[in-house]
Amino acid sequence: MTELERDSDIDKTDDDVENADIDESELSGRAGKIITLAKRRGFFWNSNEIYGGSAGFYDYGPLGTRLECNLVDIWRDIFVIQEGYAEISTPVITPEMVFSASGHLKEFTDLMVECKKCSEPFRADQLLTEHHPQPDNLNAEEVNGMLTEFGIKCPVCGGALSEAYPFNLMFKTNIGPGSKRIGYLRPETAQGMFINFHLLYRYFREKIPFGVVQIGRAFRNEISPRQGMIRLREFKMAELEYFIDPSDKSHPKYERIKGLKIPLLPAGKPQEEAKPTTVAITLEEAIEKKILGSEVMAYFIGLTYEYLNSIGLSGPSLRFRQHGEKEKAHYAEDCWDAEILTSFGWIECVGIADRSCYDIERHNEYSGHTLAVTIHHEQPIEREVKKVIVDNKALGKKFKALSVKIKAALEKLDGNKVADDGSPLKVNIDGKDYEIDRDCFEVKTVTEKEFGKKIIPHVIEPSFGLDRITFALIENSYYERESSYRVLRFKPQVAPINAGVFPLMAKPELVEVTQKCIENLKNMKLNIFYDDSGSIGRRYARMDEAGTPFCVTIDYDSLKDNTVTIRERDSTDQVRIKIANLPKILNDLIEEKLIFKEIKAA
RNA sequence: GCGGCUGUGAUCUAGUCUGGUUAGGAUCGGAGCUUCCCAAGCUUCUUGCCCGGGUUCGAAUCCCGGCAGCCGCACCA
Repeated sequence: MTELERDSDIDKTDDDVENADIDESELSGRAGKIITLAKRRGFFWNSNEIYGGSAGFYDYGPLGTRLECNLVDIWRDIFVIQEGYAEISTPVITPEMVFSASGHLKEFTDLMVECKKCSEPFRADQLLTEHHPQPDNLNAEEVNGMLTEFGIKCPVCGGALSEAYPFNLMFKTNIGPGSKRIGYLRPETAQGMFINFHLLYRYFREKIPFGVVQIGRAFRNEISPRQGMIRLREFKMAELEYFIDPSDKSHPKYERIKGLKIPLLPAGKPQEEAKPTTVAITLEEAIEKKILGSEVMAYFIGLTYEYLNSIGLSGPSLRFRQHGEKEKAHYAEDCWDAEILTSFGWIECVGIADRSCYDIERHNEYSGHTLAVTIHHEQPIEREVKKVIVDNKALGKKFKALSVKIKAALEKLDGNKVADDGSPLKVNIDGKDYEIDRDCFEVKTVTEKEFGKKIIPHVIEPSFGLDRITFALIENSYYERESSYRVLRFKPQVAPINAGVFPLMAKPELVEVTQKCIENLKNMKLNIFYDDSGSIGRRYARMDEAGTPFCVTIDYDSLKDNTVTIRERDSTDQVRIKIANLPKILNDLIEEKLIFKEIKAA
């Protein structure tokens, strides 16, 4: 299959998706060419190169930065402007407690041991697989206990092993002088949104559902970053946290997207095949067939699909794959990844996870702040309840400082289960039993009015890896017209340069007219590139490599009749138009309100 | 993290085995010429032996260490 034939696959309809036969080995040669082009033209390159480079870090050059900027603009347009989610911005450096609560401190960790003799490092759980069914769930103490119990030695040299120590994928730092206040560079932007839930809930006038987004950098100290931009130690994410009532996983705008036909690859059997085939069905069907569990999941899969389409990622190189039980993150109940086929195989570009109530509940517990939603009843509910009513005075006199804890324990008891015979009650405080006499409390039937219910919201999280999307887009936009004539076929709105504008030759009279054209185009907020060096063909070629959709050329005829030629990148067709109409026509072309073939020649 | 292979201007590459002139070529890029519409041609110019140490009179070349890349295994999501 040639590159060009592969390109034609992209134009196939959704119905073809199931049968699309993509030769993955054919793709592997592309990576090198694309990395070369990216470096030469200023899209991206490995960081710190003059000092030997550093794995897992990439710089964006001028074109890459603009491209990514455009992708983010479109993301914002959908999620912030259209959907109305609120964008916030929280710090990268985050105190340790946040990650204690979120579970990252524990779960984002591998326990390692080192040989004291040959200093070979090992993953501790790997050494215990024969002695425990799930050694990765053990804590350091248990691991050390078992290493001693089974007398495990270094598998390489037989030497004694060190104590187990955690290797955490988070970058650690100190906040302020000294080393007492430990901080971490966030491994996801999500926590910044969770820990502000109470403020955001107020901002949204105490109603759910609502969505909060954050676009920013995240950090993971990957053990071995590979595959260029796919696995980075510092990367950018755009994340949405959509807070919902767990008893209502519908979505108000579900109707709008339910008809979208989307290539899905559910967990389990379908993925175990050598060449897994996706099922292209509508979201509505997917819900009926229980492939998707809820309207919200369906909605965000749909919205993600629309976003990826709008930046130019579609067709058989796009699929949504469900995570299997074992591969889900510690916080996830269900997870679907949007995957894009590149020369590195199918790569996860967006993760859409149902994080259930996990994060908010944990922050409730660890912070002591109430992060919860009150669901108001339409009518207050009245009911008669038997309750233990404490006599504070009597209890306080008897138990002094302990009385606070005892009171709390007593009030927790179910009034119906307290015997009516006037016998004392037993409560257990910090492992000790106390007998509480009846003179300290009584059991009463009271009328309770309940105005609403406090619930912990569930969270649906679409999380976009911007670097991966940027890379996947560059790769999927790449094609060769003839041998070694390279073109990036970006959609006009995402292209880093909207148009190249050239004098046919660098003659003062032509340059003058060209500059006037450029001034008018820049006033339309278009990103214009001027070039007068080399032959005209060379300049077109430069723009094709940069993915610029249109070029405008001013020649000697322009001086006579006020017309210019406008050239389309993919067809290389040209049409002459009046200079006066140029800004409007070019702007409409870029917004795709006008198709190039429909331009009437002047 | 382990093992194998590799590292020459921005890119591709000759030279490395067998140490010895000023590291050669092409592309890209810059300046200029050319009424120049698809990488045309001509003149001219810039940028390089991954880093550090060792062996040697002398290292791109041999040795050691590091860094980076690719492949496989492992790991991670």
